[in-house]
Amino acid sequence: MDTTVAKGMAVLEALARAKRPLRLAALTEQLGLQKSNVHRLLNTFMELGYVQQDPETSRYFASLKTWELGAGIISTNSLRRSVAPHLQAMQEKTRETVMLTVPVDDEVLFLDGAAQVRALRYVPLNGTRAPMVFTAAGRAILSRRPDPRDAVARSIAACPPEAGFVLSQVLEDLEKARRDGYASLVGGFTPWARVVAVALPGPGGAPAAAIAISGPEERMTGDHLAEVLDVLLATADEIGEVSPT
Amino acid sequence: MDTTVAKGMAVLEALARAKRPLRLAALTEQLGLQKSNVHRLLNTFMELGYVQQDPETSRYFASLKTWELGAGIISTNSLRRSVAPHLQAMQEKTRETVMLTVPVDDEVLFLDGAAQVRALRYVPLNGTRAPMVFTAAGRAILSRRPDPRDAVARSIAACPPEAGFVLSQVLEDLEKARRDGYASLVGGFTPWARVVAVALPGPGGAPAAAIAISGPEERMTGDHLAEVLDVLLATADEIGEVSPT
DNA sequence: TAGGGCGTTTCACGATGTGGAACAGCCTGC
DNA sequence: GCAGGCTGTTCCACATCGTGAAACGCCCTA
Repeated sequence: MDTTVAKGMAVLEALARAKRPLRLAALTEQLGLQKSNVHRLLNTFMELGYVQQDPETSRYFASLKTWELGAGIISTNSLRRSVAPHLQAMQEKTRETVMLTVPVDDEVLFLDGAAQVRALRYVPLNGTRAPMVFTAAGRAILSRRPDPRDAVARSIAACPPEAGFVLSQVLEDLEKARRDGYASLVGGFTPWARVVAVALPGPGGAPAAAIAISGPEERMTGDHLAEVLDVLLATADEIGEVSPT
Repeated sequence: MDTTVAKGMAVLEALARAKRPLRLAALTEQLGLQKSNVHRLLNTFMELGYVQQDPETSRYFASLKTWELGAGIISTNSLRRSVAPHLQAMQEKTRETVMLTVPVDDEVLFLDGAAQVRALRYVPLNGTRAPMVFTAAGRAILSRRPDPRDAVARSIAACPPEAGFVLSQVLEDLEKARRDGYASLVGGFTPWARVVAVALPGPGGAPAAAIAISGPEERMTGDHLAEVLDVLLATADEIGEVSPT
């Protein structure tokens, strides 16, 4: 284990997570490292081009080169590439916000999305994570797993307590989702929306991803909701089996 | 300078650039490092979750966690966020492929794009770079710089020789672009297309980015081209001044 | 069965990263 | 206006940690 590399990646992660440039002191405290150590790591990353320093405030921030790293990966990601056209078509048919997610150790990771251009509250979630039971997509995936109890319990613990999730209730919801063939959730990760989601099976049949459609709660009812569900399920059928990675 | 970190980032970069999982031997050769050194770095990255190993072929590849790093940065990138709606609108009006690029040391970096869903030859370029004079966007930017000669010369040297660019000719092209207010290029980075581009001024007035529209050469003529140019220039006007980073 | 290529492991060496401490610049608030 | 506490930055003796040559064991090919 190269500890220097681990420390370096911790620094990069902290900078990437932060919305604004960070002070050296903030970084050292957050990471529990030595001031001079963080300073030297930052200088190394600056030489390599991954980090820049605001000359006025002397605060540090991750540069676009850090973004390039990941962009190369996602552009060759076969799951995203194969699903993207279907996402776009779903968006056009329903005029709602659509998303593609994959499960990553008890969480869902938002891979891609599409939304109405003039959507009021669209925040691109690509690259963010959420506890599985906190999202419809995660629930769709869990509902397809043989024995989700442990994962559900861990996932509930990772949700904010205000969500008020209870194990027995969530397990019931998952049972319903399994029967219905889709999961539906209001007031989770996107509080203002009702989100419906379906899992996409992987090579072995186990759920490897999920597609979801979200809209304002008041709009996602009656005929419109029925139509949205039709499009969602039909698209999942069209996509069929996906390969992860 | 933390050499261990530098070596580590070189490994990550190589994996991210590669379209497919790489063998250990290929990495060591490509990077000119010791076999055991690369191996230990890879193991470190695997423990951190940035790299995974195909259990069958024992080849290594960068995981989605590497993508998450950069995704956090681009989601807060103010340039991209402010221009994205304009890009989308341009795409809908022209039905062609549109792009947003920024200059990064003698190259242009593709930040964002939008294309027709059923576009035949759409390759998402986000995160890739190209020599400035090899793209219309780069030429639009260069044409707004006070004395681009040196940058142009360096940039020509970075282009594939088959392109056949000559300094005097390119400088003339730039002069024309400066007069017209937009750059136009056929047979550059996207060989099948004609691309037209405008620079977006930054805080000081110096060009800080460029927007571009590209389409098949045979379609980008006459009335349609005139319309595309109208949309392009009007959008640049709407966007006005942008702030880099 | 012998050979070569591969990923992996080992280990003694010493280069390299470490972190405490001291420095210098800036602002804040007595 | 001066003292004090923040910064970010630099320095350096120490020993930790990464280094790389070599050896290992595996799988495939000849």
